[in-house]
Amino acid sequence: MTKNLDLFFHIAKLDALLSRKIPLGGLGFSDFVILSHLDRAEGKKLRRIDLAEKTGFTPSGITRLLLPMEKIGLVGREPNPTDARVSYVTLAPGGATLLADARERAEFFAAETVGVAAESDLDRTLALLADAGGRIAWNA
Amino acid sequence: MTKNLDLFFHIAKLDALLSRKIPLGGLGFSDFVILSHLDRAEGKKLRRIDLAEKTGFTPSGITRLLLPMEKIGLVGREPNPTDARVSYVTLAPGGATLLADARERAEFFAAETVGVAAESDLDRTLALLADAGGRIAWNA
DNA sequence: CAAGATTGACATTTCAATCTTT
DNA sequence: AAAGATTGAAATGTCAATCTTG
Repeated sequence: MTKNLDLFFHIAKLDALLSRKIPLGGLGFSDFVILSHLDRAEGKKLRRIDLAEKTGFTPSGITRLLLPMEKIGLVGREPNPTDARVSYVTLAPGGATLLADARERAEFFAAETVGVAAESDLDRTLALLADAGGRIAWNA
Repeated sequence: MTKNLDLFFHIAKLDALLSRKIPLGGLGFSDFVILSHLDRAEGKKLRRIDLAEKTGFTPSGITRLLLPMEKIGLVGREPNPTDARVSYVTLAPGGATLLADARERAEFFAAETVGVAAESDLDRTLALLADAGGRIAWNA
């Protein structure tokens, strides 16, 4: 079934294009993904390990991406009182502001590129991709 | 429409997972993509600029990716007699051999991860992604 | 020992500038 | 000038090892 591989190729191409072309007002695409996940999380915070699982990045990559974001006040750091191993990442006010602006631009861009598709097709696509992502072991 | 952005997030996550987890027998995912496109091309060769357009990489990235592949004999280089600006990338015998092996592994992996989806859903997904990719300006 | 997080070293890819040919 | 390709410099993210805490 060569269609399965075609799916992979399309994903690779779209990710490359998105990472370079999506207009976010000075925010990187990876940063945008991270802030978006934080914004959706309960309490606007997540463990670093959960952020890695949700985004597909490695824990190491999360640490590296967060470092400059923390430095410029987009995210904060909060310890866990009951388990000193974990440190939460919080959505800082500066991050929320930039995110709001970036999301507006991103929504506009998304409407131009995928907004023309039928909603039922989009639903099926989202379900298929979510399912595929769930079948790829994240760790190990 | 937040679903449009969800699509982007799923794409980013899947690309990250694929790049790290797809088993290709020692071949990198990007190399696999490149060899696959060459294999499908007429005459098993493509201009570098077309390879960039098909994969979503920048022309610069293509040059850099091809350099070690050329060195170990996966791809070859062929000038264009009528236009000295272009140089074709050819699928070399070594590349064809590695590709055949990698494709077998990739197909197996793909069957496990997306092979469970209904074919009609896969078709719609492919159409939607191809369409979206086509709406993102490649150059500029 | 396992889980979460980080670090050093390195691989990958982009950006902006440049070169050559049309 | 525009098109195709390449290069120096830098950003981005991985891998394997390590540290700390449970």
